[in-house]
Amino acid sequence: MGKHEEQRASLEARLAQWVLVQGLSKTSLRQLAAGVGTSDRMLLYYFRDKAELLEVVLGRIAGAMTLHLTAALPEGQQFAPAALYARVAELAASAELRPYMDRWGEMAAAAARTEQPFAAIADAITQGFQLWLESRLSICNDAERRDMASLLIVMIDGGALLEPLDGGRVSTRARQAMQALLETI
Amino acid sequence: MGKHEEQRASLEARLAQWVLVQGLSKTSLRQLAAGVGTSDRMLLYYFRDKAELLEVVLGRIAGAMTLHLTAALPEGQQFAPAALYARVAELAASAELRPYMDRWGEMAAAAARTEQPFAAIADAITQGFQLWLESRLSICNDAERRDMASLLIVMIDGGALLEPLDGGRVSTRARQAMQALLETI
DNA sequence: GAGTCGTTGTAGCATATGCTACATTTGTAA
DNA sequence: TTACAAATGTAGCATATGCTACAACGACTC
Repeated sequence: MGKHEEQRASLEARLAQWVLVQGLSKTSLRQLAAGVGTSDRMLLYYFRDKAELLEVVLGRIAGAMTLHLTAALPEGQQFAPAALYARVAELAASAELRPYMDRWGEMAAAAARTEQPFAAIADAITQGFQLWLESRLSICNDAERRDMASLLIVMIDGGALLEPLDGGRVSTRARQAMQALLETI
Repeated sequence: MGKHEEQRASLEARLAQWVLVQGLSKTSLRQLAAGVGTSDRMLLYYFRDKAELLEVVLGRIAGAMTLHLTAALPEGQQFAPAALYARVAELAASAELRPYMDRWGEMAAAAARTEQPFAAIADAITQGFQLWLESRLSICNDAERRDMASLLIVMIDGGALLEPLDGGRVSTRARQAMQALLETI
């Protein structure tokens, strides 16, 4: 890796950390530059434009999130829906993963407004999460497994999205009801 | 109602219609003004500032949405969770209510980013929807009814929010799974 | 040492945004 | 008709944003 690539990689890492902590609302080039101690001019030296920068940085964040998830629930183990939901919901609420969920909520939100380049990234992450869940569900029927994985996505992501509303009461109650419901299967 | 109030009411209605169709991404004062055939100057003549304008306009939209919902499912009738979910999910997908759900998704999204004044409005709407659902659920136990209403909110809103992702496949599958799950109660 | 190429700073452009100051028109009451 | 207030237009400010032109600096080769 040449010096240029090294520098850029370092920049990417610092930007990812900054965005993970600060959120997607402070992502003007000048704000990002100040956050990682450089200038907007340099950001556009290392990245073609802002879209490419965000694409790379959000990709990094998504990758790190997948690593965390997979570290907690390695591939190979399979769970009943109630168990998988409990594990993932607990994970999503943990201090370690909370920032990632928050960012994810913001991204899905931005994607809903069809802001570029969020839509494409959110799409990729969603499909990745779908597969991740499917491969950990102990359901034989393919269609049922797909549907259940999607249900879990909506519950987990929806819960994360609605978390800020009503002081978190709605998503807490929903989680309880979902848990109870899944345990009846 | 004086002439001024009339004019303002008309403005509000036109703005609400415009925002309902165009979405929350085109809400600069100049864009709004062009959309309803006036000037940004006049918007600030009838509204203190942009925040007040959005508050009023989004409130109107929320009110209209509640009217639609209540027209379809009048107060007094009560349903089992599966039936209520089916009815509301069908409604939310209907051509009539789709724009409202889209706007609601955008609002929740904006609220997640703690953009003002979206958070407060989204909060109010959420609590209203919670009560609306509770009063239509045929569940005796209060806590269970609350939890189930919140679960439905997360499923319906979460589904609406994730609707744009993966071409709508995720939310469709989730809806099927949820329907099947609720029918086992 | 001169020149070259990769890197960085400075300054700025063009556009958009919320909002305001001031002037002008319009309606209305005397 | 005149006088006054309400309503509307014009122009602009201050700031923010993505991005670019140009110059300066630095290391390295010849």
